[in-house]
Amino acid sequence: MRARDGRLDVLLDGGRLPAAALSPGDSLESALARAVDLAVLAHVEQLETRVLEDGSVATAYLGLVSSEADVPGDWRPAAESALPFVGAAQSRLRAKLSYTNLGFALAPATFTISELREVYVAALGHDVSATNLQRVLVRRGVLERVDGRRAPGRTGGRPAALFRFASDRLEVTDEFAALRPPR
Amino acid sequence: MRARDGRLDVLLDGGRLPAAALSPGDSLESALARAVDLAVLAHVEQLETRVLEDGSVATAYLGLVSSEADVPGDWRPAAESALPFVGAAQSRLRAKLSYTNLGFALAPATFTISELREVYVAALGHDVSATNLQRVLVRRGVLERVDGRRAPGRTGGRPAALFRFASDRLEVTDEFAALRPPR
DNA sequence: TCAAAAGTGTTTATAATACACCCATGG
DNA sequence: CCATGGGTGTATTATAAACACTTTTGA
Repeated sequence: MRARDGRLDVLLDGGRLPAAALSPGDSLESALARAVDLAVLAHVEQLETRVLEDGSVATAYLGLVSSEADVPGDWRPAAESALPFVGAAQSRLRAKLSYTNLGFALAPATFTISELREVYVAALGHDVSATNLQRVLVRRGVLERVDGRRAPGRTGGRPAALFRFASDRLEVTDEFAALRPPR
Repeated sequence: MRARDGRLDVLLDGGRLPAAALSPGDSLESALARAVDLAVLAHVEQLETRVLEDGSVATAYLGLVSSEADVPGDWRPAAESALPFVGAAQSRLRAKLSYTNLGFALAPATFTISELREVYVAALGHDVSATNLQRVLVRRGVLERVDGRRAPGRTGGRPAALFRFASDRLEVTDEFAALRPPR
């Protein structure tokens, strides 16, 4: 999946989710590598295993692509997809965006807060305040300033500061307030 | 798994996790039902699918048993188990105890706050304040008072109020503070 | 000098933690 | 009447939301 142009997209292959059969002696990861180009995926995690209508067993993975990676293919709006697993992938993604640093997998390497906001809006499907997004993610140490600023467009405006994610591996950033271990 | 006597236990079957082969035309759930007695499980969820060392593919489930259900069998401390999936099960359980009502699956039908605290301590592996546990869970609407009180033991003490979980199906109770949809 | 876009300051709201203190019981 | 365990009141702290205001730019 990717979050771009205000929308969450799924990459299809012939109208279906990319898939590969698991050969004997094979690992799930190697089968996955046959189905998709792992190099473009900024994050991969296992989603769910289900017996499909035809009796076969499928293990689904959620793979995330940066909004700046120009991956060609049949990208379709996730919201309009009735394919199995897509709904589960969307829910998983939305939840993890809230309590982990998972945004790193959807955002460009460096970005302005406005750009990051667009990614979050696309993935979450609801409005997000740039002000509070910045405050929350910086407070949690998820975002770091990088040098330089993005020049404004033709319509003017103050140049925007650039940020990056402090880590590009999944980390839980919201240690749930309740029931936290004592210090 | 169950949380009892201050410990988190796994039910083993011949030193391994209970398992059943998936026959053709079978659903994962029916295979699961062959491996364990679903009736004693207050909650079941899929955990992870992995290719084992012998090349077979295994889909693991997390099943939770109430601390008052007296399920016979080879219960072993989860902390001491090096079996595959047990670590993942523990992490999943701990995380979900914090942001869902999952406690319902480990606790008795009705209980005092002290009893519930013991269940949480066993499952989380760290101390939990009874005062704050009560406040948080009641505030969130996870716990409800039920009539009656538990009489004190021989050593005295004020009779304890009884509670129950408001729901016995998994619900997310902590809509992560950050990035919540606007009202 | 105005509109646009970014960013900061400050207040308010909400939730959880800490801890002192009060309550009800058995011996 | 005191030890024990349960429960409440309340202050403090942490975190996020809201929003007014300031900054920096292009035209």
